[in-house]
Amino acid sequence: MESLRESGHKMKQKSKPARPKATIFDVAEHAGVSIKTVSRVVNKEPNVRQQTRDKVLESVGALRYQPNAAARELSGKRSRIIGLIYENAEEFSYLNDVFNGALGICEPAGFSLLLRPLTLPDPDIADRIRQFATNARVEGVVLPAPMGDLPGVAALLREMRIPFAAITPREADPDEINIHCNDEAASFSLTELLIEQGHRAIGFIKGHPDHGASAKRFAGYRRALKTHWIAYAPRLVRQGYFDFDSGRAATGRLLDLAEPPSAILASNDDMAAGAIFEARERGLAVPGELSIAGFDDTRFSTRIWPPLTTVRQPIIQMAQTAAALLIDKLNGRAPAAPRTTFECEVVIRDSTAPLC
Amino acid sequence: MESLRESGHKMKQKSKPARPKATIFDVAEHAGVSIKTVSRVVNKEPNVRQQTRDKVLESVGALRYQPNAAARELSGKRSRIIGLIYENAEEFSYLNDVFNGALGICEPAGFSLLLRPLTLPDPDIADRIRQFATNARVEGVVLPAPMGDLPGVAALLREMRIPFAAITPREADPDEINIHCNDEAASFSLTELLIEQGHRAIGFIKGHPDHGASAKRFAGYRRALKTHWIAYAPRLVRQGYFDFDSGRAATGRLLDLAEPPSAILASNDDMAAGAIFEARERGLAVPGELSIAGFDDTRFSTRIWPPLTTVRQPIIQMAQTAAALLIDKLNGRAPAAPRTTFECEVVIRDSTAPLC
DNA sequence: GTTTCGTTTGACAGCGCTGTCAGATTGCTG
DNA sequence: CAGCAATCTGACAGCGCTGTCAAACGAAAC
Repeated sequence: MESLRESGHKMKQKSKPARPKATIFDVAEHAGVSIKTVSRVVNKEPNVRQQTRDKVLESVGALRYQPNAAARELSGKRSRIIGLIYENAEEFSYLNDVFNGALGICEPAGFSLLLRPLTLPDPDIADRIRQFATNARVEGVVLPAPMGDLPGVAALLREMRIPFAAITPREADPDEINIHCNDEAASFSLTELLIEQGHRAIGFIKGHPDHGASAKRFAGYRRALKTHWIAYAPRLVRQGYFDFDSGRAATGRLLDLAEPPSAILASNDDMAAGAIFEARERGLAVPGELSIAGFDDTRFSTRIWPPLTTVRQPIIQMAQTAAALLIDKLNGRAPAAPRTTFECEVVIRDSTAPLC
Repeated sequence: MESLRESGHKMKQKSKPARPKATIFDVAEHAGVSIKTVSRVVNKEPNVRQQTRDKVLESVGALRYQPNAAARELSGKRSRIIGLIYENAEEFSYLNDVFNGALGICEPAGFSLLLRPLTLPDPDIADRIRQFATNARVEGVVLPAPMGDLPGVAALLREMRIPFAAITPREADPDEINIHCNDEAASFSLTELLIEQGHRAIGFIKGHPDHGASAKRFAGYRRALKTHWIAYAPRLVRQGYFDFDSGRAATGRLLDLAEPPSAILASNDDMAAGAIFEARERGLAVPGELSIAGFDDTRFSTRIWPPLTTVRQPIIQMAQTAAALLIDKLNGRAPAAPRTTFECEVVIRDSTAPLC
């Protein structure tokens, strides 16, 4: 019990005024126990008498002890680092929420979050991810859309035996952590709203084909038409790529039609903004002559004029859940529900109006 | 030379198929040198014969050796982690660029970037930063605006002896890394543009008083007026806070004036968007009846209608420089120019027009 | 009072790397 | 060719923590 620290831990009384950080030895000495017991208490391991636990905790507090992460990792093989691999797209408000949600869970849980932006498409994506995972020694990875949609990414992570949580509508193995929201239902509701407003010719701008959400949103649109006995017209559907310009271009083609739609549903807000822009360029009043709706409720949607009718996803919550489930898994606790669905909410603003 | 690895490093031939990662011992054995020599080569230390160096490098390649970061940190006291403390504001495109710029430099240099969002104002900011720095064991910190403007933050970091690079117009100690752009000059140019377009009554919406950029931008506005012999009218200046709503409100008050301005210069794009929104609500044509200019050239500024005349800062480059100079400092190389100024660029779009 | 078994605690050996310092080698000078 | 400094290389001791395993302890069972 006495010869702790015989190796001269705190010998170095350098000029630096900052007192040397307390180590596990200091705490052990202070509490009158062995370092192993301190380790047990700090790591919330069982089989420590309550009285001992309290004593140690007191010392921890008194010395402001904080475990050294590097030593922990070296010794215990756990880095407590989670990677966040995302597409480095222009639209960022989605990612902002993802960052905040994930960070908010990681920090209190003692995990660090490491960012890894990727520019898609990327032929070397596998190498890059492999390198990231190795270099950054991440224990697990969060995969916000559309990263989780990419077939290779999930497979690679699985092969590397790195647990991951994917935020994506893609169907996944039942034991994989998957967070998504009911894009299809939300799209259905939004389309239904337009139908109830009297619109019959409703244009639809599809999202990027590589994003799982695109198909779901399109499916919701079609189901709504069907439910309301409106014939599906392929000419009213255009391919977009989730960006402003493609939304604008698709809108242009829709408006050039002999019988243009009286409403356009864009698969995301960026494209909806492009639609509004195009309408304005053509002198069309929104929503007077053309109703426009988007998807995502980016910060954006209340900044433009008119404020956008759109669909809000609980991104922050979704990211929180993804991080939480992933951490559970890393900590060896079986996730309660590896596959979690969230509800979207239609937000009605001024860019849509009854057909008159 | 023989008894390397006597401690049985690779004894564990567990069921896991992944081959055990090569350690410095493996490389040493393979190259027929001591681990210390491998360490020297890997860390690019001097005093290794070229021939030896080549031999080691070859083994490193053959075994795909990657140093264990935790061991390095534990032993060498270097974490190779840089913190990025930022205000968790709604406007994110600025941060997107900061992240990308910093990340792009950190990664090739072997550094990780750890995020720490903070919601301002925050009475416990000092504790939070202290905890972040300790827990995350960051070696250095990047401080994008407005973090670098906060008087307490820089002082705290200095006290903790954590090197930092501040992206802020605030005047700093000459040996502190400071990255900024000439806000004042850009504001001057932008104001001058409006004056040249015939505007005389030019409204100005100030930025958040805690942001260093606010004062600079205002100063540029005043200097331009002075240069062109236009009297400064305090009634044309309103306080904003860099957010959409404050921009909108300030614009409302400006337009309520008996003699409203024919142009409004907002200290950032968000407020300019608010100004455009307000103008539209009042049925004022932009730029026909009111010219509006912003600042920052967010992604936003080409999405709204009309596209915004604004000022573009080379954020990515600024963040890159901040990270690069910080890493230089951490690596013991004296930064070339700790205080670096970048040029802004006025981007003329459609929200401003000659007064007719 | 003793045995038994589960609970609590501690000693100690690494984890993979770098810093220190001493020893080996090389290149010059006289 | 000795003598000496400059250059290279290696042995070894940690860095602070966790995993392993054995010892100590305590309560229940005999």
